[in-house]
Amino acid sequence: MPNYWLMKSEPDAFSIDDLKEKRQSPWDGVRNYQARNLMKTMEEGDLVFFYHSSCSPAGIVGTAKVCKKAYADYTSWDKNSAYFDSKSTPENPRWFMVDIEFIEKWSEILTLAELKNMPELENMLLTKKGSRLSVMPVTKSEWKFITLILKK
DNA sequence: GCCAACGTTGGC
DNA sequence: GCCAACGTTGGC
Repeated sequence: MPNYWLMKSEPDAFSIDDLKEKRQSPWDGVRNYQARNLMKTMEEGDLVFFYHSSCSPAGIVGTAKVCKKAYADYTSWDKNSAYFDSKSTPENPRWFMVDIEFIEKWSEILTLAELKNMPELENMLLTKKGSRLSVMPVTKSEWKFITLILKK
């Protein structure tokens, strides 16, 4: 049984269209311990809502799946990377990433405002005030509810 | 661009 | 280990 997740990306940096074109991509640049720890628990085949953040409107734009389990984020010791962290080395990596694979881009964005208006999702982490995690777990019932909306 | 909410850092 | 100061996220 897969687990379910939501991962945020700023579309200017990496969008669902970028993933669609590449088919697969490392999810690099996560520099938050909680998000990192969650990624370390991901398994191949886990399903992911792809979320566009810091844009208008923000919301879920499609789905992807985890195609490679967590491994060291090599951008963390690349001095030319925006994600460089002097405390991370190949011998002792501080940051990790998974690879994800494109599944589907929805015909319409499911906006954060819409999600917040659904009583069924009032307990979803994403819709909670002050929720800033860029990688978060989604429950099976939340996943089913959201994917069912799209089929209507 | 503002700012609330949260995370991280570092002095003590 | 506390907590003030600072930095970041991300919606609006």
